[in-house]
Amino acid sequence: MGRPPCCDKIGVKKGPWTPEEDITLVSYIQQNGPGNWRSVPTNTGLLRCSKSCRLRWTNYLRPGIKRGNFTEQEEQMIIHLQALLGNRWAAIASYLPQRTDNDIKNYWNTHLKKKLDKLHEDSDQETHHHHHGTSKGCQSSSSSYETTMYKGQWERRLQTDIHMAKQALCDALSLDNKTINLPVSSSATTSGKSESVVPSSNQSTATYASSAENIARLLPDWMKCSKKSPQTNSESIETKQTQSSVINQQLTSPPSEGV
DNA sequence: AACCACCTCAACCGCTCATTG
DNA sequence: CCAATGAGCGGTTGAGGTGGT
Repeated sequence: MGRPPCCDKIGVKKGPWTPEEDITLVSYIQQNGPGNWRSVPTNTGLLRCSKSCRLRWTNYLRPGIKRGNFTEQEEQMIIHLQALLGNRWAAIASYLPQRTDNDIKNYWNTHLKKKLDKLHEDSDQETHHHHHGTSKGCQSSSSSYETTMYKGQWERRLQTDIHMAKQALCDALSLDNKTINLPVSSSATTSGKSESVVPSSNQSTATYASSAENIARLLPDWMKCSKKSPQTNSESIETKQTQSSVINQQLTSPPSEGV
């Protein structure tokens, strides 16, 4: 509604974040919790717009983020969920708590899309003379999905798909226990309009450790020491123990996106 | 070693949705 | 109920990295 972009302000910095800015942002969020992004630049003195701060936090500094090296299971999950939900990356990301919507989106655009295109080309050639009645696992057919199926059928199908996605994720978790580092904060969704990521007092130390770890990971030369903090280790152990139940909850009662 | 083409991903932009007064 | 504002989402961009010639 005709609101000027917040980033049009003079003196607002753009481009890559510096380590100092990261630290400032993380320590502010440790004290105040995420949210009320509008006030973050003012209160921290960061020359960034609120959007930029939020994005930096959710996509990069937020605790529990796993970067790169998508597993086969994660890949399958993404493909499956994309077919199911379309390009609703935030919704998809809510099923992969360690991944950000941006990360998933990037991975889809750079890897999976090409991969699937190639697969479809191959299968098209093979099944060229067959009719394409069943929309089996076809990512581009989600719209025909909806238009050609009765609602009840579609919902039943969705339930089945969610169940399969759940299975796939559970498999992935059991295979990747060693590397997985789930967010400690209650909200697994990076986005989702119902975001309420205020850490409890018990969580805040773990949250801090994870954030520091994130920064340290980015800046190996800069913060090598804090990376080895024992807090981080115990946090990841705890996290591993609870991750399955967290995922189960999320999949059993999918986020508001539920179709 | 230098150049070029391609790839990746962090960050930005513009839009919509939600909330508030 | 409506307008203003804040927050979140998805598409897109471009700087930096990497591999090939």
